[in-house]
Amino acid sequence: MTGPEIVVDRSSPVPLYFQVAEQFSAAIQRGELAPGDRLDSELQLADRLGLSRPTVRQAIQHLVDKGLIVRRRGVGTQVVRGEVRRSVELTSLHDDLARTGRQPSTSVLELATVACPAQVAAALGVTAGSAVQHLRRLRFADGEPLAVMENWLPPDLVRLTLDGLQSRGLYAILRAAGLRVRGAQQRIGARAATAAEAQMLGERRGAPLLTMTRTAYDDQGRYVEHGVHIYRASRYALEVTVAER
Amino acid sequence: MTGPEIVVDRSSPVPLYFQVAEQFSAAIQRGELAPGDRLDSELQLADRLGLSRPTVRQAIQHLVDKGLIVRRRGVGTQVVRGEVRRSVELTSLHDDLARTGRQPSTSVLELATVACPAQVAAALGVTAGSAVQHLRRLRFADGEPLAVMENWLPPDLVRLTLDGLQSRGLYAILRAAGLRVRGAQQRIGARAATAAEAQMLGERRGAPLLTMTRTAYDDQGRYVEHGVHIYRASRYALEVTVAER
DNA sequence: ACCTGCCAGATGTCAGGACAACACATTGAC
DNA sequence: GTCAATGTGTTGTCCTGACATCTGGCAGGT
Repeated sequence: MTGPEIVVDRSSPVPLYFQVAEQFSAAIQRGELAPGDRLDSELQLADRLGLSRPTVRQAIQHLVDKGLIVRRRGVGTQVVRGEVRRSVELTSLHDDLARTGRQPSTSVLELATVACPAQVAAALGVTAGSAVQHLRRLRFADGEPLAVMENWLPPDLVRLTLDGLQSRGLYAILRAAGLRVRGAQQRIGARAATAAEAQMLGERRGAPLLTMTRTAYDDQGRYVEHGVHIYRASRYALEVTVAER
Repeated sequence: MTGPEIVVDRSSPVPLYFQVAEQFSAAIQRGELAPGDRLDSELQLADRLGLSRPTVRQAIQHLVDKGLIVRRRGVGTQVVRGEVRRSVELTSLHDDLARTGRQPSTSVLELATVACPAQVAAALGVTAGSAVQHLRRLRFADGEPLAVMENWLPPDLVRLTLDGLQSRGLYAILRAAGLRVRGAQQRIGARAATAAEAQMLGERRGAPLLTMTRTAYDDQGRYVEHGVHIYRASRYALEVTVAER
């Protein structure tokens, strides 16, 4: 029970705990650490890696939060049984598709500054009727229509361009503008397609659609984006992993 | 900027960091700490509460994970703007409804030990055809049908009774049996109702349904439950909050 | 054979200190 | 007036050390 070979580079700017977490994560994905396997104890790991116990603990906590491993007091730490699936976390649809090998593309239907609707104003924390950027996109995967997305953003946060939206996706633009999205509240539901939606998405009227409304905040606690997304239920599902502390 | 009054009880078995986190959380929910407000610095808090900085940090981290507050290096800690919504986390539908003031009830359609279907076997990590407990329930909220849930559990983990399922809910039974559910992988989608489903749920055939398949694991990393849930989209939606570390 | 108490080993909690990295405001030079 | 350098305060990371609490196995007595 010595576990995978893990080396830390103290000259790297990457935090030590993160280096350790990444290498354990990789070992689990590679199957080197099989489901049910026990990890070395925190003290053993600290000794072997030349790190302190708090640092090792921080690394392990990171993996627990990701749902990869489980801790039991008095017993030890084990790899979660069953295959590992990665959740969407805070990635955009663009990144999500690219990761699963599908070709994303986007058609921007609308991009303008408008008066903020009351419902959006409440979510974004601005006064109704104030100016906000409004955005409506039809998203494709491998050339097939997949989703209609409508987004509202406060003005002056970032300058959206048609070009950038088509090639990079909204979240990449936000990141490039120095905005760090830290979290979001999401509401996921379903409803039947209207005639207009059905035509855009290539479904029949009344076809089931997966809906998600999301309000995302950045590292200043500001709400930076409110989105209403509609996915073809026949082509898309959301994956979420939940882990308690 | 002294913040809410927070007192810690060192004689309590509740961890200090948890006491602090709970009281901050309560102050935010009460509105005593308004969105955008800054918290005292970690050092000030540690000094005021008579705690060490790591303990205060742990408390704050807990709130960041819950999506209540946001930290910025070099600047400080702020309450997230916008109203706070709590996510479902790992609660059962039973608890979820009770919390929002709706009366849950359950009709158990099936409760038996069966040979494990191949698809479920893969999720639970058992061999196909082996004995598993199978469970099918129709759930109501305030007397109206809301969802059909089908669950599979490994045998010998817990003894399910009709009585317990109707009065307490599955997750309460698991907890009472000493099983500590720590995390789950969920897949959320939508599809149209079949004729049989529509009749059970009081919807029309083809009506949109919200679907969720969930595989939950306990603190030993064992998969303890696999569920396929079907909700009336007209009456139910899932809420999820995501927060990055 | 069974039960009880003890013990080793593991994670959980907490303290106190140190330095690094970063953001922002202020000050100073040009 | 503008811009760069500096200083202050904050969170991020990492260390050492200690004790608490829980689990599971073992030894011993019944």
